[in-house]
Amino acid sequence: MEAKIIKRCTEADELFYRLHLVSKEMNRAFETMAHTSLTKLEILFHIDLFGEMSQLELIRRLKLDASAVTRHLKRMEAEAFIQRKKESKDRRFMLLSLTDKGQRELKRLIAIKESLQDDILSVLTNEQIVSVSKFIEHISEQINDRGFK
Amino acid sequence: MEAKIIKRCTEADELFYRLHLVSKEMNRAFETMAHTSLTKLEILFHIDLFGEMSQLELIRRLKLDASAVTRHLKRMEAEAFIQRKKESKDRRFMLLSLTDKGQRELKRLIAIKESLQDDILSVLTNEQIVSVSKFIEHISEQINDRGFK
DNA sequence: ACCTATCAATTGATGCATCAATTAATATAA
DNA sequence: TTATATTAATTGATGCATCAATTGATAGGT
Repeated sequence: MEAKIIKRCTEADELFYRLHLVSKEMNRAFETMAHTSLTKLEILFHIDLFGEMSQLELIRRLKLDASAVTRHLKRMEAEAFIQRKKESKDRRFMLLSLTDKGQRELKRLIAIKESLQDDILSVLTNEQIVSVSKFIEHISEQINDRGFK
Repeated sequence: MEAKIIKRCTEADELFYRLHLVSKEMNRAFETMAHTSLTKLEILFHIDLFGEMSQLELIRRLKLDASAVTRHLKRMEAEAFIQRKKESKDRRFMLLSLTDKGQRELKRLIAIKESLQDDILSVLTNEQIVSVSKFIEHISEQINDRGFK
């Protein structure tokens, strides 16, 4: 019992920093291959998946800061991957949609992500992946339920 | 079998982005509590643990960019948490050591990290933590073995 | 109708990371 | 020994995220 606790502390001790590292490495790997960030893929993906949506909705889905989203979108609009127009019923909202170029870019990025995913996850069993997935969700909930003010 | 593959893809699909999110959340949680970054804790921790060391060694241990380390250290030196002096045998190397203030800061930060860790991980079994730990290591290896140039 | 609340989006300031180029010190080869 | 390589650290430019403050549009109370 005591041993278990000690072992566990050992395992856990660097867990957070390693999580942080692996997240960086993963992003960097994707960026090296795709010449764009994982976040942009997520943005394209969500706009495509859920159709015309406001920035606010995107922010909530991606759990990303509003200003970060604004900046990404402005750039992606300038690069003609997306279109933005004000909603006529409530002109505070910006409605987002993919252009054809955006669709093609999304396909390209998904292919890259999938190949990376296959390389990395192919060795693992479904059970392992599910368990890690649950772990991540758990941490996420714990942190958010703590309600840091 | 087919179902398993489909399930697995579903689980894996957002795994990378969720990993990225959870890493951000974790860092933010720590920063909110400690008013300093997890990286600074790691720096203090490694200098303390391995005694007087060069920046290069620190960079390798932390897997952090050299310039990021330089900037952290300069700031931490200015705040009197660490001391830096050139190695006399080879004046290219900067030798690092903790000051008393740095020691105290390290203790403070470790306490915060441990409380955060306890809150988040206490629900999990040792086996779960070990398995996640292995998963992270595996991803890390896979990515680094790919050798992106 | 008008003042005020609120809300979505934006802008500005800042922190932390990266890469590329530079500086300073040492090692190596002619 | 002197010119050249390499090496550790630094500086500069940039990307992506955050928070705080602001702008522009709408809703609600009087």
